[in-house]
Amino acid sequence: MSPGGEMDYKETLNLPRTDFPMKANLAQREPQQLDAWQKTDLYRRIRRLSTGRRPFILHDGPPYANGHIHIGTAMNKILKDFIVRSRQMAGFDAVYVPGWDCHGLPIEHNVDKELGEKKLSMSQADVRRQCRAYAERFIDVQRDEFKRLGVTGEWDDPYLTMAYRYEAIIARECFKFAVDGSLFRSKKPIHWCCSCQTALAEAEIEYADESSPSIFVKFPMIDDPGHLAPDLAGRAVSVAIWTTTPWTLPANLAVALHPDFTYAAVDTGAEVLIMAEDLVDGCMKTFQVTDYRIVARLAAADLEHKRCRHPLYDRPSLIILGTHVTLEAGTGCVHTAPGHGREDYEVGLTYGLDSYSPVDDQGRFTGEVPDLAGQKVFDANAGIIARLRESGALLASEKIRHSYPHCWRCKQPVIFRATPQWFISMDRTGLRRKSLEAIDTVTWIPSWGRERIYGMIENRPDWCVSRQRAWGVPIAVFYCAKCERILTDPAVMDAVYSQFEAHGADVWFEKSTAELLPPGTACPGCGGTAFVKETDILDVWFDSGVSHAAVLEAREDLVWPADLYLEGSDQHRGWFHSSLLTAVGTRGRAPYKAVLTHGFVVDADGKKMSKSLGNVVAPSEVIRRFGAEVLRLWVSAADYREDVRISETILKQLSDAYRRIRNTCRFMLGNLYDFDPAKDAVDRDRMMEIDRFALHRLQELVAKCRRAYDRYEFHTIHHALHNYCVTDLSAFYLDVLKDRLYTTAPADPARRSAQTAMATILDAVTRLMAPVLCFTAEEIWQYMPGAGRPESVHMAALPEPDPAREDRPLAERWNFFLDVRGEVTRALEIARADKRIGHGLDASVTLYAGGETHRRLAVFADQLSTLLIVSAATLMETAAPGDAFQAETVPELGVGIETAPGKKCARCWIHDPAVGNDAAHPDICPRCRAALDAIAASAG
RNA sequence: GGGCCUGUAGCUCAGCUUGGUCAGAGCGCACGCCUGAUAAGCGUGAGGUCGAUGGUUCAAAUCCAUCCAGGCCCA
Repeated sequence: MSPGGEMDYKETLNLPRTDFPMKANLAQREPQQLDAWQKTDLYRRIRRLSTGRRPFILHDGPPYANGHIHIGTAMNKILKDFIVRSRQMAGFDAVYVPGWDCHGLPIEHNVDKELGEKKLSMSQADVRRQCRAYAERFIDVQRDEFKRLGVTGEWDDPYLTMAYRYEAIIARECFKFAVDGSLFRSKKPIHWCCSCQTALAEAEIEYADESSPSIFVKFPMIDDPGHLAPDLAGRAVSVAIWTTTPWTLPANLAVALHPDFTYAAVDTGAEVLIMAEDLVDGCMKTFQVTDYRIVARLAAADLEHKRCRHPLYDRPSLIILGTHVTLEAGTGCVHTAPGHGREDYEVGLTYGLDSYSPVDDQGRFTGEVPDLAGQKVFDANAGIIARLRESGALLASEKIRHSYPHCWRCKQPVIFRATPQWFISMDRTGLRRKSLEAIDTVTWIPSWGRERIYGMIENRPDWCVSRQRAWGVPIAVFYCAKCERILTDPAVMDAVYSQFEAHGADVWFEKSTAELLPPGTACPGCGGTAFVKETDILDVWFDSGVSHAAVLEAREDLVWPADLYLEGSDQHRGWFHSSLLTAVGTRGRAPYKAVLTHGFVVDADGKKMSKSLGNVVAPSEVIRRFGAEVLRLWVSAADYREDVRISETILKQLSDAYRRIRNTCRFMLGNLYDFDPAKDAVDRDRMMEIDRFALHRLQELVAKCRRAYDRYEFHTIHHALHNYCVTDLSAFYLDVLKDRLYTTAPADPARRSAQTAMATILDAVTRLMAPVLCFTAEEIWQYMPGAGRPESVHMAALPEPDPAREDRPLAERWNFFLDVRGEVTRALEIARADKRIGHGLDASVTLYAGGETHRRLAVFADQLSTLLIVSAATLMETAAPGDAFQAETVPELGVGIETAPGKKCARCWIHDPAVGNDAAHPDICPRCRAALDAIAASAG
């Protein structure tokens, strides 16, 4: 023994030992972990392990195979991963098949940009090949990005909407709608570029200023409004309209009024004009009419269904009502040509008006308008205005500059033009009604999701499934050239779709009608033998909408319907919607049992992310700086049913939380270095009370987390777990345990009791965190003591709530003690501020307790100093002296703080008057002397 | 403009269904302690007119209305 031997005594302590690193180094370690899982084929082993278990199917909504993933995509996939992993660990066979949406305009658009002029000389099949290659490229990019997030699933065998088999199923599902009569052709106005002679999607439209005519035109009323206002009887009454597209007047079928506006009949002397009352003065100025008076006020509803005469042709124009009418410009009476305007079309539908559009592909009037036939529509404006002026129908004519849509490629102004489109009817086969019924068989989480989708399905128009594009699955039907009847012969069409399955949908474009149809095919309606092969492609929402058929139904390891769909709340209009319609339309049922929605990722101020605001957070950047684990923790901490904020502050906070959880586990690992559960574990009834209390608290944590996992409420788990680590473990249990763990003999039953509790806690906490902190849980798992555990935490089960660990009376006692402990720490803090003590072990505490408080504290009397981590503590029933601290939260309690008597034991640092009594060990206390003896005995 | 949703301490969340211990937790921050969890650990403390304004009520973060801010989807 060397003199002044504190160092020597330190050697006799059981201080924590572990190679588990304090610093996580996530950005480096995570990829290594992923490699290791890949090498050991963990995913497949989990699958094999789960054979025969009840399936739980979360069906993946396919992201679009374009560009890198963004933070919202990352959140969505991470949430799905939490669910898949937690359901798996809860005892299900949770197969997860990720997918990609591969067809559609954005990809075609980008390929167009890459190809430039070259595209013009390429066949549609060539363009489609380019698109396919483009999609494949980004599938690989995104797959790597998703895997890096720690998301598990069938990454080697995902579903792709452009897989041949999938394309065949799309065509087959579409055909089902043709067979049952839901699919029909009708005209609808779309953006049309006359110079490119192609339909344009919204994304292909650029807005630019353009100079247009601005004219006011009279529509003389045919039906005499005299009965509405006596002053009007027998007068020449006209409705005044305003338009900036005179060339659409030939297609005029109606004049729309707003149902809520008041309309004025204005006497200008020679005639009476009808317009919105609020706009009268402005219009009169434009018409250069100075002498006028309002002779009557009319409700829009009174004018509805009255007829005007078309200003150019001898046909009526119906007065209708529509809420799209505004008072911002014009007369409050809107010239309506259902074939040339989106709103005109919508309102026209409700009045049964035709989508009349006498304009051809090149933007020239057709023979339906003999006087203008062959003229380009923009060139026709001047002539039309001249004729209106001649006939006296023109009230005013000027020029205006306004924002007008142009073609993204040729920069020419575009027009709205009705062309034949394919629709799926919402009502012919009761699709709307059946879908609404199906909505109520689904669990919507949060519950308002039901209202949202219900309202949408209730009010939506027929589904326009036609797209005049190249990259997609064709609406693979033939219709009779003579009578337009769709060929619904199942045998004939099945043969076609089988070719899709073998060669992809490309065959539709590569082969002629004659090659695709067997010879002698005749129309069952009119006997015609000429058929038109439809070349429009399907809306991509149809592609992803039938994933329930192409994935859930087609794959052996999946089931129909899915247990759950999980996407952002925008998908009530998107995938949830299209999936519901296609499933109800063909199978009469919703394809999902439950639908869970999450909000959107917004910045620190709750604003949406946009490049122009510069507030975009890239997942790759978060991973690089904090690690995927922190990103996952971020997802777990937020209540994702609302919008989720992300910011530097938030990530920093989660980094701190991560470290706290990690270090708490590290401490427990460090104190289990010599513990083998098989040999050293202590039976629960022989464990110390505080250890049983810790297990009781663990039981509460497990119960709470299991409930939260079942409800997909991950933020509850995050808070509970973090709080448990911080408050229950670090601040109390583990702090109190240090003395026992370090100073007693290694095999002392008291120490083994603590280690048993810690091993139990660590095991449970690691399993609980595994679905969220998939990397860290695995890392801890590899350091945990004992054998017989599954090789990977992800092959293990979540901890089961264990009622045997529950001990309410014990918990009640200890919770009361914790209140007392809080009072003592306050008192100690005062003594510390007074410089009377530094470390708690410098202090001796006296608790002055009366009545009930004394009775409840008495059971702790012999362990007070240990639990308070002070050198001495005494419980007194006498009244507290005047200088004692008066407790606030516990009745009848005073706390006296004195400097601890005796010298500080060199080994355990507790002050004890007995230090010095032992001649052989003059620097240590009797308790430590006994420990040394025990160590010597077991060594000898 | 319409439909659905959100707004509690600097941050993440409880509490709101069933009005009255409802103003809470953890983090962060400030200050202090420890140096045998140490690029760790412990303690104490300060912080919110519950988005705003009206209303219902004996009583409202909690119910109602309006407004403001924000999000998604439409127009």
